[in-house]
This record gives sequence, structure tokens and C-alpha cells, in this order.
Amino acid sequence: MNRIGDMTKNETLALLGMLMHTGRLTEARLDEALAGAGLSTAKWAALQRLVEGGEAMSLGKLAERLACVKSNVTQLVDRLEADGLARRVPDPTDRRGVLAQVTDEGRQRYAAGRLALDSVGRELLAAYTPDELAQLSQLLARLAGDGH
Amino acid sequence: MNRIGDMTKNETLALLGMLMHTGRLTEARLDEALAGAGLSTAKWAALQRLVEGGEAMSLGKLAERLACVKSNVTQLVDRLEADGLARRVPDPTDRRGVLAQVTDEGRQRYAAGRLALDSVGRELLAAYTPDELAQLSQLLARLAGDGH
DNA sequence: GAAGATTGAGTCGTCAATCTTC
DNA sequence: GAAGATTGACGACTCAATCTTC
Repeated sequence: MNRIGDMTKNETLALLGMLMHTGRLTEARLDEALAGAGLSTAKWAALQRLVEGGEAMSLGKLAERLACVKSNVTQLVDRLEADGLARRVPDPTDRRGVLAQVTDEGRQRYAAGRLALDSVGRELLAAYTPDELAQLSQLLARLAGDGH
Repeated sequence: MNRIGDMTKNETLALLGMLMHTGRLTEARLDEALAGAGLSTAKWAALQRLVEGGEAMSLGKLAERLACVKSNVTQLVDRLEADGLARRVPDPTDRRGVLAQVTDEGRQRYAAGRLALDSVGRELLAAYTPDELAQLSQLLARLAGDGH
């Protein structure tokens, strides 16, 4: 039923399962590293977009940059605000809009988180050669790239 | 700071970010495929362990096989029971224990889900050569394999 | 005391429905 | 009507605390 050299159906599903599992595992590992800075991967990612964006950013734009749904960033920004890492300001150009702005505390925690992530990231990928990292990156990009 | 040929810190974080994102994306794609059978990846994975286990399985064992925490399968089995796909039976050998048992309906939905997953799995991985699939598998396994 | 399972609280994500403003 | 954001309800996952039984 499967030619020699082909992956069986079971192996195909196992590969996809491993991809999902490895994603979760990685997130857990990064969350662990960020815990020292009082952050999670979701919060850190949001802070990154805000810090590197330079300016206050609308929640819709933030959702787009985070590749998630708008209602998700509404709650994410709620949590960031509760932690004192961001604040909401009204959009001066559109009374419907709300802009998210990093606080000083948010910038500091973001920087601390970056150090922690650099460290654990290096550790996680230490077992790979540069070639392998490039391969992995390319293989993943192809999976994520093609649409539905 | 980074030698030529090395990945920069930014690229390293981007790769890990892509890994997490691709995992979520894949799960969303499989969830979509399973929706026709009234299943999710989590429910299907639990049914798989139960069906292939052959016998009724304790919730602790199921948690172990699913590589997740016990309280998670408590709720997962709650949902399976609510859907009529599994039932809880008392462990005859240990009055503390609870066994999960697939129902006939559960077996049918599991089989239907398998067909849907085979189809979408083939579709998702169609762009890869067998060699690339083996590479991807091996690269992911190495990441997931090494402990903390 | 330790093992098996559950409960309660919290995070992170989705969707459908709503509200205000354009 | 459409765009921006929020709300409520839910799925899936985690942890810490609890309860029963070994």
C-alpha cells in the first residue's frame, strides 16, 4: 500500500503529532525561562511588537502582528495592563480605536525577558549545526507558508 | 558578535517562534479536518490511545500516554463522556482508580477521524519529499528528545 | 505517607454576538 | 453597512489543593 521509502500513514500522523507536541514543549520551556521576569511567551511577544513598533499601536494592528484574533489581544492587553506592563490610550484619530502603549516597567521586563530567551534559546538549539538550523527553518517555513 | 554562518539571536528566537506557530497552525488545520467527525485533535488523540490500548485504561495511564497532566485528562474524559464517546468505569482492582472505556460511537468517530486526518495529513505534507520528511522528523525528535 | 483522581483558579486561544463610531 | 474593540462562552492546558483509598 505504501511504496518503499514512503512514510506510512501512521508515520505521517506521528510526524504531525510530534510537530504539535514539540511546539508546546518549546513554549513550556520558554515560559519557564521567562517566569523569572514575570512574563510568558504570549506577553513577551506582545511587548516585543509594541517595543519594536516604536509607537503606540492599535489593538487590531497588534493582533495582526501576533497572527491571532482580535479578541485575544483584548484579553492579553488586559493582563499586561494588570501587570503594569502596558496601558491603553484612546486613538486620537479615531474614536473607535484604542492604542496599546508599553510602560517603562514593560520595557524593562521585555529586555530582561530577551536575555532569558537568548540564553535558553541558545541552549535549546545547541545540539544543531548551523546547516541543520537552516534546514529546520526552511522546512517549517514551507509548512506554515502554504495557505489552507 | 556572531560568526559568519551562525544564526543571530534574532533568527534563533524567530525559529523557535516559528516552531510554536507552526504547531498551532497544524493543530488548527487538523481540528478543522476533524470537525466533520465532531472531534478535536485532543479528543481524537485520547480515543486513539483508548482504542489501540485494547482494554479500558486508567486515567493516569491515559495521561501518561498523552504526555499531559492528570487533571487535564479528567476534564478531557468529561467532554468525551458528554459526547457519548467514552465512559468511566470503576477499576475492579483498586477502589481509588477510574478506567476510561471507548464506546461504540467513540470507535466509529475515531475511525472517521482517522480517515479525515489521513487525508489532510497527506495534503499538508504533499510538498515534501520522503527525504525531507525524514529530516524534519529527525530534527524535531532531537529537540523534543533531549530533556530539560 | 503515597497514589489515583478531582476541583478551583488561572492562562491562552477560539468563535459568535454586541456596541460604538466611522 | 463596515471597522474597531469588547464581551461571554467554550476548549485545552497548567498548577496547587483536596479527597479517597492504598
